[in-house]
Amino acid sequence: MRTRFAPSPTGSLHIGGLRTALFNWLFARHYGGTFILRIEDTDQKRFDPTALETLMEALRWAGLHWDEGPEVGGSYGPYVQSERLHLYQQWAKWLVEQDKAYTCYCSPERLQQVNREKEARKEPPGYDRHCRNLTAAQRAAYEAQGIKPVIRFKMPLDGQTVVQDAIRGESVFDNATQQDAVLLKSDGFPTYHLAVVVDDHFMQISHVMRAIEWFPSFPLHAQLWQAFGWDMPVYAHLPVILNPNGKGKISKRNPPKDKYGNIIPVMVHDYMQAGYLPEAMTNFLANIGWNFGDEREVFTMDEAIERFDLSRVNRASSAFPTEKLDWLNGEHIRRLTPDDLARRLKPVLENAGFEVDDELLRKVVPLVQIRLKTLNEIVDLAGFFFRETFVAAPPEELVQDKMDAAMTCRALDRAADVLAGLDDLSHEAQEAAMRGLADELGLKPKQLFGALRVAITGQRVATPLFETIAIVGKDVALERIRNAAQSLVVQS
RNA sequence: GGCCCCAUCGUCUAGCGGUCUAGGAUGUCACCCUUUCAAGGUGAAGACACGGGUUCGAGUCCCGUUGGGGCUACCA
Repeated sequence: MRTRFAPSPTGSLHIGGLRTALFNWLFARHYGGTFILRIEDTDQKRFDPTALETLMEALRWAGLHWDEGPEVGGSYGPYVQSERLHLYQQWAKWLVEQDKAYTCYCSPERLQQVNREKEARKEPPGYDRHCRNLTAAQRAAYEAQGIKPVIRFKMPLDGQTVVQDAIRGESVFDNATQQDAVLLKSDGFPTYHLAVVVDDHFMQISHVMRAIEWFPSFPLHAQLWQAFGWDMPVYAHLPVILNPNGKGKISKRNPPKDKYGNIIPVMVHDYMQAGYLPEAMTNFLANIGWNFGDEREVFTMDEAIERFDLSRVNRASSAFPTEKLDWLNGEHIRRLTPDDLARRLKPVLENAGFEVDDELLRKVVPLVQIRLKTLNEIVDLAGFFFRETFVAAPPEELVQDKMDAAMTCRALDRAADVLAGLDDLSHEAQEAAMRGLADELGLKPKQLFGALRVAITGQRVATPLFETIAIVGKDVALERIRNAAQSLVVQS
């Protein structure tokens, strides 16, 4: 089994592209086959020199390592189409010699004109096959004018093309509705149609899994395989991912928005930067259009590899279920070992401008693990641990429900005294002491603990109180509590 | 417009003729737990687009309608 992912390097990798890559990779891994990365850079107008590196970075991040392709090589290379031009030119020429393709000298202007006229007559647009039956003399005349021709395929004029898709079954197309597609452009570069068939053949691809956008050109490709006389691989057209509201396929040109109006990113790099785990991302993508087989939705890629096959791929396209990604990311964060989570959290904190002490981070991780949905959330939740100088909350934040500044001030003072007298900072010891104090002050634990949390962390939502105190240490905690109490005195 | 693809809770999905008074997940809501936020527990609301067939029997097969999507380049 040999599968390939064949993106064109025009920017960062699109989330839908990653899903296509994932399915190809999963399929190859399941059958112990080969996963190939091929770069389709045949559009000179959209060439972006940085795109290839970005694209490979996204694939590597997701763990989709390729067995053949750029950087790793392989015996069917080169794996970059712009380095295979002679092949396409050779086989395009062969088709012309076999009378299965022809040179076309029509200018873009004439093509436009033809379409305008067709539109006026309410006919479907398309090339009028003007050059399909040129005589040798006519061709020579065009050549003499120095016109660089394109090569077009001679699509059968009548009859039908029957195609087989592994997840959709049989489809029939009337050849009369098909076009004489351009195979080789006037700049000598192939179009997708030529390149994909030639490469899939010479790279001995056994299964072509691609997005369903390609389905309309399936009959063309089937005819091309036949014209070359090569054995066709198995084709499987994957459903597309639609916008979260189900309207239109997800794209960066029309950025989708969630129900709150926030833009939902579509590029893999956006998700990398937003603090999503690659294992959550691949798990998430595997659940769109494919089903694990039992009722499990949280699984590892090893588990997915074990079960992956085309029979459980959905035919219908699906909306992008963003809420599930957040949930899955939380699930995978919770499944990480604390050391692993610490390793991944460190760069996030550093990017936020903190200097990270590994020992401190190791202690903080257990406090945040069940609370994070994305890695980035640690900055707001527990960034205070790593700040050089403490940023106190505004005094009014200290005052809890049904309390006033004076009560809060007194409570904090007393709490400082209690804490000062504690040698044991275990959760149990602290809790017993502070509950006793709350009782004595006629406060609910919630009120006292809330005030203390704001005093010590500077925020209302933070890590659990006693564990946090144990980590920052008694001296620091006492100082913050007393300063907080002081701020309330100044205020009143 | 033309050609093609698709159709189960808001969303992702299970279902491959009887076990479906349609299962799971997410999201939403309620309650419990509770020092915040989470996590966890319990529960609730929530779907076979419609119309014809075929069949003893249809969410499951066929046809049509409707709806959605894709394509319609010397882009991929």
